[in-house]
Amino acid sequence: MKWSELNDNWCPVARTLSVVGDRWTLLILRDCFLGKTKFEEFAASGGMTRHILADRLKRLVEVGILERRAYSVSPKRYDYVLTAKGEELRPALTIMKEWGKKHLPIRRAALEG
Amino acid sequence: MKWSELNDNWCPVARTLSVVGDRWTLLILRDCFLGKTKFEEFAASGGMTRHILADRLKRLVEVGILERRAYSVSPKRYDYVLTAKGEELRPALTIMKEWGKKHLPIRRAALEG
DNA sequence: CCCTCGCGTTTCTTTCTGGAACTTTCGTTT
DNA sequence: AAACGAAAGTTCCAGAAAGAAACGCGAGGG
Repeated sequence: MKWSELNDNWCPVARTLSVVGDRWTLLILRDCFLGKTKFEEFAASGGMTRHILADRLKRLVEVGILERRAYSVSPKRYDYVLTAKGEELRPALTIMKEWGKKHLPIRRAALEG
Repeated sequence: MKWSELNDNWCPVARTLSVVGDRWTLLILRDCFLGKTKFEEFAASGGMTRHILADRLKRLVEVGILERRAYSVSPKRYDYVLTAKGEELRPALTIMKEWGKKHLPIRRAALEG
């Protein structure tokens, strides 16, 4: 099965993953939950390259997790805000955060005192 | 940043995703939560190709989410069972299941009567 | 002795990703 | 007014990863 065929899978988990199961998409959502909205903020977050970011944002908008909203007209500028649908994914990220804190401590020394 | 550098990221979500944020890994975990343990069961689940499956299982064992356990000696056979650490990811999958059921209904007709 | 099962591994081709520069549309500076 | 800079993408190319499908291999069975 191809990844792209997953959206019609019988399993709701698979369908969800067809939308957010991508390498970087959940990291974009994390940034959204941290309050970021602008392309340059996501880009500066140190994650993916710009064209991957653009692609993922487009897909998140298509599926209704984010909304692309003009926040300036004269220089046309858009930002991305979570919809209610997107907000409902926050608990999943929270679980991953707790799991990571518990099971994957940072190996480098003393970054967190 | 490369995906492989994510495991030392400051963010616990990013570290978790460096382990399970892969396209197919969460689908393998779903199968585990449904009680599957054997290579052929995962393979028959209709997801990834065999060499991707082999690779992901290896990584899940390395990181301690699954345990590779001999269930037969004379023909050497191994299966994969969740560890306690792996079990703790189940709530995240449950959330994704509920989210998928709510927001991504199957488009094909009448599969679920 | 050849077949099959379970569990992968190899090979080859196609698609995706990483990195970095480039574009476009304005607003600001000199 | 010409140059500069910021925001939000796009484009190009080399290299990495994924998909398809055949192959390997050790044990048991007919």
